[in-house]
Amino acid sequence: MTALLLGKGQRAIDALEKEERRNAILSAAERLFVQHPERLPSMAEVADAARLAKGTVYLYFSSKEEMLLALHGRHVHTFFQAMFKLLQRTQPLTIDDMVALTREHIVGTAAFLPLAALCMGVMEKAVDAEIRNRFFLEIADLLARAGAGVERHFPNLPRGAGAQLLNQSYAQIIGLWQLMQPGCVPPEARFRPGMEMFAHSYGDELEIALRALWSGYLIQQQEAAARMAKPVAPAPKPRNTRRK
Amino acid sequence: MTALLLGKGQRAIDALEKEERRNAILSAAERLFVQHPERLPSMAEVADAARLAKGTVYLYFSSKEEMLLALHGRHVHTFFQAMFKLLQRTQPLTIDDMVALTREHIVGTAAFLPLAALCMGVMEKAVDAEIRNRFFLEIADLLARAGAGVERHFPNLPRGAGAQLLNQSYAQIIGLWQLMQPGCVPPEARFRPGMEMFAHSYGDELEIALRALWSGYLIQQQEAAARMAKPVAPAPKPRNTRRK
Amino acid sequence: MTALLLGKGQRAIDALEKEERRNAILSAAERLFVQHPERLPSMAEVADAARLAKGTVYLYFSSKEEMLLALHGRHVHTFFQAMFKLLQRTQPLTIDDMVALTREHIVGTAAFLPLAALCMGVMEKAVDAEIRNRFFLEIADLLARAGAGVERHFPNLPRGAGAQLLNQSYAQIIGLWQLMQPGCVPPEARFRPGMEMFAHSYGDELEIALRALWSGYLIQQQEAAARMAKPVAPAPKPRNTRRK
Amino acid sequence: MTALLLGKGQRAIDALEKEERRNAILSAAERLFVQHPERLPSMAEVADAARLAKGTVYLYFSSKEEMLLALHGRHVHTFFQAMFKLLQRTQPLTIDDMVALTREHIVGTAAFLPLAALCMGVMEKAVDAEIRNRFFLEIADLLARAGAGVERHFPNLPRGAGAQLLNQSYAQIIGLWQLMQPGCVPPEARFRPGMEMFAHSYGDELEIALRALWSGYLIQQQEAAARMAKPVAPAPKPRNTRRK
DNA sequence: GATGAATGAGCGTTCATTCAT
DNA sequence: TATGAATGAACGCTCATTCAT
Repeated sequence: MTALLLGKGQRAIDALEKEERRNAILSAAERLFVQHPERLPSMAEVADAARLAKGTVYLYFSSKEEMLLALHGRHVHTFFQAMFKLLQRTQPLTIDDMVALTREHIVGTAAFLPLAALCMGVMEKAVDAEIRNRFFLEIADLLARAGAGVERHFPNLPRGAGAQLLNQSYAQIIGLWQLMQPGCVPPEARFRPGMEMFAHSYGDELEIALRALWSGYLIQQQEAAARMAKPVAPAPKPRNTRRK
Repeated sequence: MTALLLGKGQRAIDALEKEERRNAILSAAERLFVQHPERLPSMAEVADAARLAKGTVYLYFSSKEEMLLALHGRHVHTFFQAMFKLLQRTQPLTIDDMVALTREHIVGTAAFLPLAALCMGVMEKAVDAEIRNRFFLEIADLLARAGAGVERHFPNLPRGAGAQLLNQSYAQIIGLWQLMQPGCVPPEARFRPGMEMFAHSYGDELEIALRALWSGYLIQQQEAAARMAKPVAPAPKPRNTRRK
Repeated sequence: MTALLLGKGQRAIDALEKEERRNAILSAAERLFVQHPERLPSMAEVADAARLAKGTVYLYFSSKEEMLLALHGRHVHTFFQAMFKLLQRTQPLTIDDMVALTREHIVGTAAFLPLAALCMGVMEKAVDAEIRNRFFLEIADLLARAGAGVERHFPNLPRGAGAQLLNQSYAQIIGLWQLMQPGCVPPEARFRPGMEMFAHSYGDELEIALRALWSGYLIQQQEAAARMAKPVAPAPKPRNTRRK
Repeated sequence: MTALLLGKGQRAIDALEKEERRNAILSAAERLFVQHPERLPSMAEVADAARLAKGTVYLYFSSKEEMLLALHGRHVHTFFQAMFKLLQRTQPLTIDDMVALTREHIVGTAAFLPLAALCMGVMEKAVDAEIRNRFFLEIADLLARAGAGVERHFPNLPRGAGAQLLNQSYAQIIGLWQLMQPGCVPPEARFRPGMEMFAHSYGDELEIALRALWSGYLIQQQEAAARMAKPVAPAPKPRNTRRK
């Protein structure tokens, strides 16, 4: 990324160099993880890939979990940066824009979803509470800002609904990936009779789900808004969506 | 489950007793996993918890992964049994029924979601291919049958859509759980300013998401069906759900 | 071997049936060992191969080691029976006869040498002392009788020399096999420059060695006898075999 | 060996210290193996004996088999060094010299033969092919060089015969040791009637055997050379060594 | 700051043997 | 006699982490 490439054995003195080295470690970890998404790389492998000694990695991250959390955080940041850029557009966004954003920055970032899957269950146990809190505060902040942007583009959304919708979308993205991740169902079994549902592509399936989620969510908010406007017939919780 | 409770050291002679012991081992593993959802219990711990010798566990499961896969399978089976029972009802089901079912059998089964999360990424790598295939075939079968049931209760769903919708719901269930799992955000941080979105309960948040997903999905299918009926104006991909 | 084939679950009541079953177990072990000469079969495998339960094997052999000792004993017995038959011949035996006997009954019995190799180092530790003594007494007896036979066929051999020569021959057979056993040097390496000596066949190499051993031994005995006859020039220990 | 004795916990920084530690581990393994020649020491025992942690041993040897192979290699090397020194002598060597060499460096190295016995059958299976090949190439090289030296000292030996004779000698050494190894026949049984042949000492018995093997081998080569010289009467394969 | 040798708790798995049935 | 479920000590190996250099 930077032009300053610190070689092995070279010391990172100032803050910039340190940041660079920190990022180099994360990139090494990501590279390894993309190669073998089914398992977390060992610290020795990460150090090797970063052309550093094992101990050096511990100068930048106080534990393996913290390093992985940082890597995940970098993914999330990158994604939100792209989203903020998109939200700055003047013409109104559509569901398709959100789907395209997801396709490009989440599905397209090979390590994003496998890491997210392993992260949540495994990682957070031993991470220092303060680090973890900072991580979540940051996410919450990003989510809140992005949510506000969404609310601008999709009217009828009350305050907070944008973030909620994004959260649910993210859940869909993660969850569906885990059900359909490559390697989960072996290729030769994928086309056996009865296994049709495992033969779909993740991207397509996700698109259908996100489209359903967003349109359903927006309609519900719209209806809720309508109920607010003329409280004469306060349509109760819709029991069955088949209308008429 | 059975009245025959095999005590420690008692031999499981016939098939029934063996099934019982197998289940006892799974229950022991589940108990441990509920206590520490962040990590998989070791085989030694499982054996201890089942009051058996380590070697005995290996008489029933040929590896740790296979045991965990069996436990996950038990969860899934139990859930689908409840779903089949519900689908047999004569009056049409509503989204609320599906939400309630989820609440009771997935959210209520403490080990279900943590295990599902760890399963997909960690477990299936080293499981014998035949075992894994059988597992997926079984899931596919359950899903297909349940999907067909859903299609009966929610008209306008073409063949296969029921299973797809269930799959996407399951993805939402899993994904959202991972984002909001207890312990992920420490309680004292949950109510800091900016963290509002983490203060919601998983069950409530899930309910909103599922409701949106189902209603959005059903509407889209309905519109698709409408387009089929009068193909004169083939409303293209709806670009933005805000209608009018 | 016998026509009486005891099936699984059938009981061996009289001594004959017991002997038959004992032999069936040994044969099963031998079969397995031939299939995988690099490792001793487990008791479970032996029991399976003999179509018996694990516990049953322990009715016939009080430990794994004892079973293997018995199998080795069976090999040795079979070999000596053939040797006794050969020694009964009236015309004098030659070194070639001994070589042929070895080729047929030791090299040709696939499990003989691998088992002998593993036996000596591993087996004898935990075998009951009385069993072990009986085994060695039996061997000693066979060896003494065969040695006496050899002395009849090869004059000039003093009492005891026949057994000694057989013992040394056996040592040569075992030792050479261990140096040259198949699989020891991988085939692709066998013909690299510098590895010529590993490319020979065991049978041929052994024949050369045995011929040298026997002729050298017989000559030395002859010379010793000559010295006895005319003690005038008591040729001392021959220092270098290059005569003149 | 070196004067630098690394204490427990001290770090082996440079190549020399590492070599020293590697040797210390091998020596620890050897010590244990001499104490219990009937079984291979466990890695935990070796580490303890070397006053190191288990993991440290794996820094120097990538598996148990590789470690044992290295120990055996050390034995072999030491032996060949002694042999090379002996072969440099100007006055011609005798069979006695070879016997004495064997006595001192093979019989006298308590772990040599038990390890050689276990090595061949057990160890080499799982060793990385490249490591194994290198091992055998080294042995082949040593053997070829030593064989050439033997040919210089014992004329009439054609090229390659020296290595062959050494190989056969080594086989006798190993094989006889396995038949007579201490502990094999319990002392109280050794002098029972009929067990005379087990009462001899290994060293003495080996001396007789080697003397026979070498003299027989040398005579055969001499005769072969003679046949080459005057091919008129091509004395066929000597059928029975009793001449006249 | 950087290194990498050393650590050691921990893990999954095997298998000879026992003994209730 | 025969069975095979149960046992549990033993084993080889991994890897996150520490700390002397």
